[in-house]
Amino acid sequence: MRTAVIQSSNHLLAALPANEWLRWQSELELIDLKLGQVLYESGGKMQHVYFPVDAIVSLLFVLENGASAEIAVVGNEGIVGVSLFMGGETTPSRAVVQSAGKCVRLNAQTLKSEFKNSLPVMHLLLRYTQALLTQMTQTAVCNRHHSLDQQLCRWLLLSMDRLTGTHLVMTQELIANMLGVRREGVTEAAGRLQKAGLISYARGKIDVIDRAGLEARTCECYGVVKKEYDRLLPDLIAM
Amino acid sequence: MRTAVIQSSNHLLAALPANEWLRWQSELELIDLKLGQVLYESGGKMQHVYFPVDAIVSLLFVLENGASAEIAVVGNEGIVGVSLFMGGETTPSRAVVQSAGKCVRLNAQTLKSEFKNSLPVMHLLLRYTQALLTQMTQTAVCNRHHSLDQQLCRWLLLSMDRLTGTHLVMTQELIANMLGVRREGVTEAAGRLQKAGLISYARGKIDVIDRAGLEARTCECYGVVKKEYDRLLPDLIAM
DNA sequence: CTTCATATGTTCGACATCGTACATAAGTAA
DNA sequence: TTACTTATGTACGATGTCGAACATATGAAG
Repeated sequence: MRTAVIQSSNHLLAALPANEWLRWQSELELIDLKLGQVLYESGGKMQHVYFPVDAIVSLLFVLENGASAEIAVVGNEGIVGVSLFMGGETTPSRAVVQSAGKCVRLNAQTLKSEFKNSLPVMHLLLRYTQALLTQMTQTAVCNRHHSLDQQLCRWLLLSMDRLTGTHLVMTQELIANMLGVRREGVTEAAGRLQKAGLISYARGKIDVIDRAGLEARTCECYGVVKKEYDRLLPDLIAM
Repeated sequence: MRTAVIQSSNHLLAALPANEWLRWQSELELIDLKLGQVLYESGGKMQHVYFPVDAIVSLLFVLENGASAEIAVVGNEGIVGVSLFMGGETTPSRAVVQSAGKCVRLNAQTLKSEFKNSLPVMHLLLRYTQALLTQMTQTAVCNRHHSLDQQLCRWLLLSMDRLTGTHLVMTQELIANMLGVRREGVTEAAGRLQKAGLISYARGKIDVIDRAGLEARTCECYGVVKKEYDRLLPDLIAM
């Protein structure tokens, strides 16, 4: 039933001490995540936590009127479900698969008890949460002060960092939902980036052509977040 | 040198078990915070953590060009300096006193060792951090989707919840810095609220006249944040 | 009372994004 | 092929905030 899980497939798992890894190993399940799949509904109970392997998960905040905004992305550098060990039981945000792929799943109860009983696990998870927190706050400021063009660049770069290759499957409609803007706005911004030779895209397939160009065009927010991840999780992210 | 600190002066301190309180008591210092005082600079080392008594502290994110935005407020329901036990050592945001008042200070090293060695302390602080996290993410979405009028209402209500009385000392210029907008924008929004009979203000002194009116006018964000604080810290907030 | 710094009020055009409507193009299924 | 769905492109006025300039009012210091 269960597929063997390779420790190095996720940076947090890779950072586990040998003892912990041995205990966890039999509990981990490798599963497939489909594009658009919802891992957590806002306010819902959390049965599992997820360690993305080559999938990317978006943490979305949804308003009453249906409008939404992404507050963070999680790839193979992290874990989806931090609220669980923070003490919430439920999460205030929706977790949606932004890029299909593999993911390792762990039972919520197991993680909670491991968090409580293993100091290395606790420190690792808290340090990751701190980095996640930086991403969230930077997003808040970015929403306030930066242009859609810049935010699109930031979003593309954050996604690229969590993928292998330069290819991304994502319609402009979905990107608009993530960024909390209109689809037309994304069309225009993406058109400008394409005209500038930074990306090429067609019907839900985006290719980053000039990564350095994107970095030059984006706001400082991307760099700040990346730097904080590197600082807090230095041995985990090797890029 | 040291003034005796009353446990009930801060909700987190009040929630400490007797043992912990006894250990902490001699380490706590009651200090005065002045309006505008900076507790942490962005990226700076944290020497202490702070438990506001009747002061309010703003967590601000400052951009390279000097523009800023508030990502959360902390009053006597919380603690300033969560990054410390999350494992960061430094904090990515600036902490500024938004409303002058008393505050209890605790040595950073002491807090870290208490966090590590006392399960109740750890759970309490993590649960608070989870609530703080909700405030931050809701702010991010609010920045994206809601009008300045609504955000000003939200900001006033969050501040009122952390004060006794209906009076607030705060110029429009400072509010503008918090919300990350122009001073003129706040003048206009505040003018509308005053015309509607919800508040009255004059030269840095604001009085809330119709609290229910503010609640009706604000966006859902205020309610969501308040509800999450009540849910996560039910015995701590008695209002 | 006078002077001065601070706080607030008002107006202007500029700009980005919004909401809406509709057009075009690319893939899919019959 | 044809029909249909999905993805993207474009245009329009409306709206909210920005940036800047300037006017007024209040409180404090001399």
